[in-house]
Order: sequence, then structure tokens, then C-alpha cells
Amino acid sequence: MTQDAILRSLIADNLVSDPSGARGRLLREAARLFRDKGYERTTVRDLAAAVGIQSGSLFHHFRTKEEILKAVMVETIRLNTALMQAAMDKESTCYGKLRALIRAELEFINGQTGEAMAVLVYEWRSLSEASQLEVLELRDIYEQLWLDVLSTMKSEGSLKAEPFVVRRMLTGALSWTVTWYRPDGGLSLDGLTDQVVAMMGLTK
Amino acid sequence: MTQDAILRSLIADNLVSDPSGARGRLLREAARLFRDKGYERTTVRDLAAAVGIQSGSLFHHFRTKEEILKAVMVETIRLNTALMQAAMDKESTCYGKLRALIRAELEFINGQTGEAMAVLVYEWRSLSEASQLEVLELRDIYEQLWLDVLSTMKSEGSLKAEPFVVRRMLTGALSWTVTWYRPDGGLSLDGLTDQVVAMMGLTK
DNA sequence: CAATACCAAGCAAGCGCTTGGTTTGTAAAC
DNA sequence: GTTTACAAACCAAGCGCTTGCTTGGTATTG
Repeated sequence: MTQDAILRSLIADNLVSDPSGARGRLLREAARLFRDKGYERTTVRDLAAAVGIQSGSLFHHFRTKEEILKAVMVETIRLNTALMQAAMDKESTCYGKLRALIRAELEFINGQTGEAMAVLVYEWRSLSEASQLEVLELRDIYEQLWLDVLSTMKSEGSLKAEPFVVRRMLTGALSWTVTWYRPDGGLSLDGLTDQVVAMMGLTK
Repeated sequence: MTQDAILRSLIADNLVSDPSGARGRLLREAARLFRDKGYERTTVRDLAAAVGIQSGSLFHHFRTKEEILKAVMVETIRLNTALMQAAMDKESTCYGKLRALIRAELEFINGQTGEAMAVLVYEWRSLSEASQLEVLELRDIYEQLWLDVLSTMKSEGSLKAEPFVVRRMLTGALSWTVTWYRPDGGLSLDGLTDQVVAMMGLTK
């Protein structure tokens, strides 16, 4: 199943918005604005202007501004969880699976969904508590993929530290790449993945 | 030189505010509010109420709200750079120095200056470009301490990866601990430091 | 001809910051 | 040891502007 097929399947199930539709386009622009200026500094007028409509017209698609933020986060997690699951299923060894997870997350953070991933990290506090709980449920599914692999590696002896500590260190290290890594520099995404794996003292 | 002596020395040179003074108290409350609610969501009325004055009275101490944010960042970097330098100078080996740096930064992030350190990471975009440049200069001094040690280790062969990549991975991993690490849990700061060092494949 | 998508206008609330005047702390002058 | 002088710290009030969101009406589409 290709990445595109996964996206189309999620669109068909109404789990993520079609990027070419009105709603999808707005969410993409919203992610970009939220990352560049922050959620609070981005006004509904900014959002409307980005897709070429009046600010009031936004509220036919979303009831509140916060609902837009939540949608950005929810759809991003849904898509990336599915993509990550697929990337992992292609691998047979634990080492291969972990490398696939790292490679996939680096791609989420520095690729197409980079804006939305940054929003997920930096704008968490701007979500109401109710929305946070909702998004957290989806996030738990995503995190469980990591913990399963890391736990197996721990019990096999190829990992010394605690799986949940390792995952958290990786979360920080990988998401921070958004502040400095540029794909067009001298380091490819595969090269970056190599450095992360090497840093963990892992060998194939 | 004790940590307290370093603080007093900086206060005497007017590089950081006395925490017991009016200005210092405000900056501490500001750091807490900015971390908890974000800079934009924190109003000047919130800030004033936190130290028991009227909102207008704030502007006798700071010309703008942004100046408060900048002061939080600047004073934090000044203090922590001095503390870190002192912690490093006590060590003679590169391994010892790096461990001291990691240990110190974990302490900054999860100890007394934790609120301010989180602000430094999460509220960077809320600074005007002019202020960003100003803070960046101080930050460079801080970062150079890390790069010097890591570069020496690289040339000695005890570090395989690129120093600047390693530093950036560490920045992300360590600062992310603020979202999950609790000192009163089962893991001490020294234990956490051990896990980081072990994760890097380093041995004494 | 209904439903959907949108516009033009604007409201109520909250924002950062200003203003003019009062209190408080301090230290020299008498 | 009281008085005088003065600046720093603060208050009460509110201005001008921006914000998220609403409203009533008009195109567009199947």
C-alpha cells in the first residue's frame, strides 16, 4: 500500500480532509500560519485571507477558531499513525522496525506535515482541556507503536535503558530537528536517521 | 565559588535582578505565567495581579510587555551560563566536563529556573526580531561551551558523530524532559544524567 | 428550489498602554 | 528631631484598537 493509497483510504473514511478541498486547504494554511506566528498571534482574519475568503465565512466550516487548531492536530496524528504503521509492517526485525519509526517521524517533522507537527508540539497549551484529552487518545495509539518495539528490544537485550525514557528522549531530539535541520543541506534524511541510530549505540 | 556566590556576583554587576526585589519577583512570576499559559495568553493584568499591583504600574518597571519577556530570557541565560561555566571548570577530563554540562542543563530545565527555560524554548517566536538577535548573542556564548567540549572529544576519538549534530540532539532531548520528568519520581537527576550518557554510548 | 458557500458590516469584550494624580521611602536642611 | 524636598512606586480611570464571532442577506450549485 503506497503512502498515497493510505491517504485516499483515510479521506474515504472521512478521517482526514482532502487536501485539494476547501477544508483541507484551510487546514494546511492554518498549520503554516500557526507554526510561523503561533496560534494566538494568528487571527481569524489571517486564516481567512490565506484561503481568500472573508473572516466571517470561516465559521461555516468551523464553529470556533480552536476547532481549527484541533482539526490540524487530529488529522495529522491520524495520517501519520497510519503511515507509520505501514512503514513498520514492511520490516521484520526489531532493529529494522525502530529504524523505520525514526525515519518516518523525521519525515513527518521535516516533510509535508512539518508545519502541523510543529503545531502539535508548540501549540499544545492553546488547546482547551477537553480537546487535549481528545487528541491525547489518538496520540496514545501512536506512542504505543514505539513502546511495543522498544520493549521487545529491551527484553531481547539490544536496548539497555528504559523504553519509556528512550522514547521520550527521542521525541525531544527528533522534534527539535525542526528548528535546525534543512533537507537541502549536506545531510539527507537517511543520513540523519543513521546519526540518530548510531547515537543510541545500536548496530544492525 | 558556590552557586549562591555566583548569583550574588551577577546581581552586584547588575546583570541579573535580585529575586527578592520587586523586579526580580515580577520576572519570576512572569516566567511562571508565560510557561503555564503562554506569552500571548498572559495579559499585563495577569502579571500585575501576580505581584499585587495595578496593571498600569507595570510600565514603571518595563516599557512594554515584550521587554518583560526579553528580561526573563536574558537574565536566565546570563545566570545559567555562569553556573555552567563554574560546573565545568571543576572537571578536568572531557568526559567529566560533558557530564557536568548535561547534569547542569537538566538542573536548569527541571529546577529553579525551569519556568524560564521553558519560556526560552516555547516563546521564542513571541520576541521581536530585534530582541531575538540580542538574546541570540548571549545564547551563542552558552552554546560555545558545549561545542568546545564536544569538538575536543571528537578529535580525541571518543565521539563519532558531528559535534553540532550531537549538541542539537541533546538540546531537544534535554529540553523535552520538562514535559515529562518529575524529580520526585523514581528517577533522580543524577540517574537521568546517567541514562543520557549511556544512551550516547559513552563510558568513563 | 433547496442547500451550501460566501460576503459586508459590525458588536461586545478584552487587549496593551497612557494619563494625571497620590502615596511612600529617603536623606539632606534646619 | 522635626521639616522640607524630591524621586520612585503606585493607583484609578479609561483610550484606541484588535479580537473572535454573529447577523442578515446574496450568489452559486446540483
